[in-house]
Amino acid sequence: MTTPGDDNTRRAILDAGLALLTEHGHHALTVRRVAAAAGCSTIGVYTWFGGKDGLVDALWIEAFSSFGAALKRARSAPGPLGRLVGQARAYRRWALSHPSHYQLMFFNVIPDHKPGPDAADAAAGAYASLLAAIEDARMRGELRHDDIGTVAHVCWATVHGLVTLQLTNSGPDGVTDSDAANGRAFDIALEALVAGLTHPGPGLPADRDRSVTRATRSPRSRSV
Amino acid sequence: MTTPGDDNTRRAILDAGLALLTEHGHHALTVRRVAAAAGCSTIGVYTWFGGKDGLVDALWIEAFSSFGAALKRARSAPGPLGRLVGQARAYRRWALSHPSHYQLMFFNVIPDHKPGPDAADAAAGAYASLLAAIEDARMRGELRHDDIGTVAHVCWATVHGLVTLQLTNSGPDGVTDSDAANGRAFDIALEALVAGLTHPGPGLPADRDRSVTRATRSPRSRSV
DNA sequence: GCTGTTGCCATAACACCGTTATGGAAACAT
DNA sequence: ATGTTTCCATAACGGTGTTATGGCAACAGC
Repeated sequence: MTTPGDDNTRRAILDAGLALLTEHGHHALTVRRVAAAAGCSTIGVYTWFGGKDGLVDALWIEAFSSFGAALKRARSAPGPLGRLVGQARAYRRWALSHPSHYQLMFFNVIPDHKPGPDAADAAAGAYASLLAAIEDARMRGELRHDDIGTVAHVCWATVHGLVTLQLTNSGPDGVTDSDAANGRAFDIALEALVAGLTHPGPGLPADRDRSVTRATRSPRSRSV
Repeated sequence: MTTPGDDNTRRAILDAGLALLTEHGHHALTVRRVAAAAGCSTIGVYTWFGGKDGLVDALWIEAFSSFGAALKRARSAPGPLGRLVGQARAYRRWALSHPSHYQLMFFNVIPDHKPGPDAADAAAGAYASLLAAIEDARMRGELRHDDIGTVAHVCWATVHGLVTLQLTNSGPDGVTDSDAANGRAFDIALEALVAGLTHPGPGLPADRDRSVTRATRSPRSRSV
């Protein structure tokens, strides 16, 4: 039941999983296929990773560490919120060149998969880059808001939304299906975000009806 | 192989699917469970919907028509881009109260599911509401950009990103897991978006390295 | 040298999934 | 009465994640 000293089989399984994920997407990531590609029986996935979830966790960690490194490598763009803009572009570039990894990390694509502590650490590391860029902007007085956690949430959501629409090809035909259209939208969104976070706008009236009645249980709850 | 005049069985299957989806999420939506809940055998799903995909399509259409109706019902907020702000809030409210539907519509949660023509029409209807709100703002001269298609893309991506982060509970612990934090981020993002779309900001330098090298095939391609 | 323990893994099975071939039963037209 | 059409249950097929069984090799203690 343990995962003793490293072994070639473990590495072969991990590599096979990585190859299947990047080349054929997450629904090609089956225990039987991984085992066959790694040259062992399905039991290998269980001895070395405890099951499919453990393998997904390992892929998750590799993905987040590549992602986090790409963010840390990002060069600052000139201008206000320059570090933030540079990271946003690096974020998008990484996501579009690793679509299957991105889905694995953010789309809850493996039912009931919860990342373990190590995986959560890797994710927190990537998020720390974003927070540092925003703290940098706040110290320079470029930011209208003091709550850098919320600002980070906003920035992340904006970039994530644009990337997600492109990767899932959502929406009516012709809206999000061309690289050029997605690129234009990304530039305008990023520009609007920087403008909105640095310069005061007209402000917004309060929402008169904030109540959100959750009619259903969370879909992530265990199924019967 | 046809879907003849309406029948009680068809309605029972659709209702059972709807109940399973809203109460237990998309991975409880199995043909066997739906059939059992509807009081027939699995074959009923095939005679009336042609298979699981057909049933998902029917649920998809119902979801989009409820979603589109909610957007059309949205009241304008006062101020610039008032219709847009009202729709953004209605969008979020609907998504948070129909999380499983939202996942079904936008998260590609059923492998290889492609919405049929009717479903695409329903989605286009919802998108038309957004376009109308933006055209309205453009006619009033509230918009800095003329390309309302791209502006719609930007607005949609922003709201979709915020909603998606909340629904998937992505990110390191404590970032997107509280309703309050998500609400604050939504307000700030919306305000920044309105400010950025209506008032000129500092502008953005061009990205020096736009090339996005897609290292992998699309994950939506059929798996072996 | 023999024996016991431990680690690794293949075979085969289990329950579940979407799908379909077979065939039966009822309703209707001729 | 006969033939056709429509609807559906049973049982099966190949796929999925998972596990019980058991074998085989390496190492430890004596």
